[in-house]
Amino acid sequence: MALTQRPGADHCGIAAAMSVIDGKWKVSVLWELEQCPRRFGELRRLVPGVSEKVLAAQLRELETDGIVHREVYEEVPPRVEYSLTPLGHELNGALEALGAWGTKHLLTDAAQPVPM
Amino acid sequence: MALTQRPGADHCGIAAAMSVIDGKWKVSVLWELEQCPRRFGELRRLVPGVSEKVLAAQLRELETDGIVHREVYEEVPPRVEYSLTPLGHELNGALEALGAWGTKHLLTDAAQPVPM
DNA sequence: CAGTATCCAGTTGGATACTG
DNA sequence: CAGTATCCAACTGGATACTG
Repeated sequence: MALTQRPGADHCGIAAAMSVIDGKWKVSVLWELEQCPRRFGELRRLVPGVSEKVLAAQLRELETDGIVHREVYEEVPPRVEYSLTPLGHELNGALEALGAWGTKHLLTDAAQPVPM
Repeated sequence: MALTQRPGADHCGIAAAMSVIDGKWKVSVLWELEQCPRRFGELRRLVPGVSEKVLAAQLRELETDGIVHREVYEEVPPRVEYSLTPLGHELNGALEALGAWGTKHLLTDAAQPVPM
């Protein structure tokens, strides 16, 4: 992933955080899981464009980093549910400031309506 | 850059913000410029490992996105100073939450000392 | 000094077929 | 259903030489 190995990382935790959310679809996955737990196939549909290989890979990374929990139900047909860990929810919270900044300055959301 | 073109972007400004800070050295550059304006050569030294080509490219992108200001002084030898715009400072502010999360959970900073 | 121009290499991500 | 295994294409970033 492109954001891995950021040498300037020492001074703060930003680089560390970036490496965790680095991956083309991770923030989308985080966003979907914020609402409720999802199965693999659901995520695949909710995150349009992602391939099975990459979705699986990024889910594993998020799991390894302690952001998502993977619950396997031993049934037929197989069922696996992904959900955010408390750490994952905290991460989403930290991401909110960034999202607010992006929405405010980048998405130029139709200009705030004049309060009358 | 790897974070560009995030289809799940619609729901919030996170993806938009990510695309702005996407690039292996951008957060390091932002960090250095937060302190004070810097010249090209200074940044090259302050951000160890970055090549001239990539530093120039990422500075141009940050400039295009309105994050950094590029001031050219017509002298000999040439001098160019990069500084953060107000928008850039705001971005750094938004990044702080992420940095705090990363520092707290990822850098495992020697464990918070027991308050006695 | 502050870049630009080339060429090259590593890595991420895409498409598809196959498996438990 | 929930992946894994392959092969492949695109892109970012690295090293270096050259220029205004």
